[in-house]
Amino acid sequence: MKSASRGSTRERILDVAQRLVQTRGYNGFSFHDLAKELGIRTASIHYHFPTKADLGVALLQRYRARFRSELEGISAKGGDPLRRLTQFAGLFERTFKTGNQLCLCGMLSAEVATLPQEVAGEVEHFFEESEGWLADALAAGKKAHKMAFAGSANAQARMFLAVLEGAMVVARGMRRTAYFQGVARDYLAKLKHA
Amino acid sequence: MKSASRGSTRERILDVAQRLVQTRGYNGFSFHDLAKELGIRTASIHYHFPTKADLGVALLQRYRARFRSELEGISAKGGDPLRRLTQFAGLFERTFKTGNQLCLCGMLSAEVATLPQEVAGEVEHFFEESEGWLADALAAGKKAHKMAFAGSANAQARMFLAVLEGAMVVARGMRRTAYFQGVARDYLAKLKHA
DNA sequence: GTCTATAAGATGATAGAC
DNA sequence: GTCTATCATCTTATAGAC
Repeated sequence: MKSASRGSTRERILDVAQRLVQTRGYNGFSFHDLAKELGIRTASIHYHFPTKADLGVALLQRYRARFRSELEGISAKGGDPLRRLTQFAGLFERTFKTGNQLCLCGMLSAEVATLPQEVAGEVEHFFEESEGWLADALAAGKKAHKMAFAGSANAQARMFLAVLEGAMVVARGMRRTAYFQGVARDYLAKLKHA
Repeated sequence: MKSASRGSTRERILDVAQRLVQTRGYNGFSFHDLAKELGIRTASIHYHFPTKADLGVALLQRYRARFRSELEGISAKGGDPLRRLTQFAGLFERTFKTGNQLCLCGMLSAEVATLPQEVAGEVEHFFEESEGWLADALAAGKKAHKMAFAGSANAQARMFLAVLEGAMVVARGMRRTAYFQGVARDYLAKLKHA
């Protein structure tokens, strides 16, 4: 039984495509790769997604909707701000632990010069939303004296995002799986005790 | 006059290849792209580099040698540790300011699953050397009470490297050129005043 | 050292049968 | 909705002339 054998064909295509983008990049996989893994023909993939750009856009839209939903879930639980940030980092940690996968948008960001314009726009929105959500949590934490940092909540949100994305990239390049977790935890610890 | 018209053909090939990897990725350019920009034929490129893997290895060896030389230059000037770190960040800033280029190894790190094993090994060494150099500067700065941070110099070096690599990735994805500089400066300021 | 010519395979995509 | 068949183009690479 294949790893992505649940759901509609359309969803299964997106499942495999997402994993391949996160491991090999947008330019690192082909319709043939998808077809082979799914046990179908490339023509069937073109039925669901006429072009690779269509597939890319659909992938990003699903990913962003899911990510937004996860952030809403974290916010809804109403834990303290530091816990919310820890859970945000946990999303990235879970991804990296799954076969050293990068954040989908971190990977696409690197390749942005080669992407269809629509896909690049989705990547941009992902980071804007993430930065906004992080800034809210950081501002709340600072106001409640649960965390301390110099400068604006927005500046700190940008730093946190850079730390998480960068830690994934370097951890992968160094082939040191524990690297990501170490950096993420150090950052959160510093935020608490600063 | 082409942008890379100085030096031997071999060097000019490497110049163009490096820029293309840093902007489009290893899987985002072809021998045809190189040939077109250089005004030669793909067969001529194969004369200098029989395979793309050979080109990749040569590119990384040159890049690492140059980077090591720059780090030695910074160390040789013997400024205080914080200044050394600022200059390290300056190397990355200069790269990003040149057409939003990523760190060569940051880009290749994302694509590591698709790279020839030899190239992946070079990427790994790049990060190991960088981490070591940064840890030395951080340890010296802490000892001299010029900077303050919790935990080991190695942990802090990993964090700094993640910040720089991640800031490049996010800045590119958000198409916000100032993002990188902001994050890098905030990090250095915090190191000083912590 | 660079060229022309060429080739095998990969890639993105379409037409039309079932 | 999936298939076979086919396509033009791109990509990496080689042989041999100049």
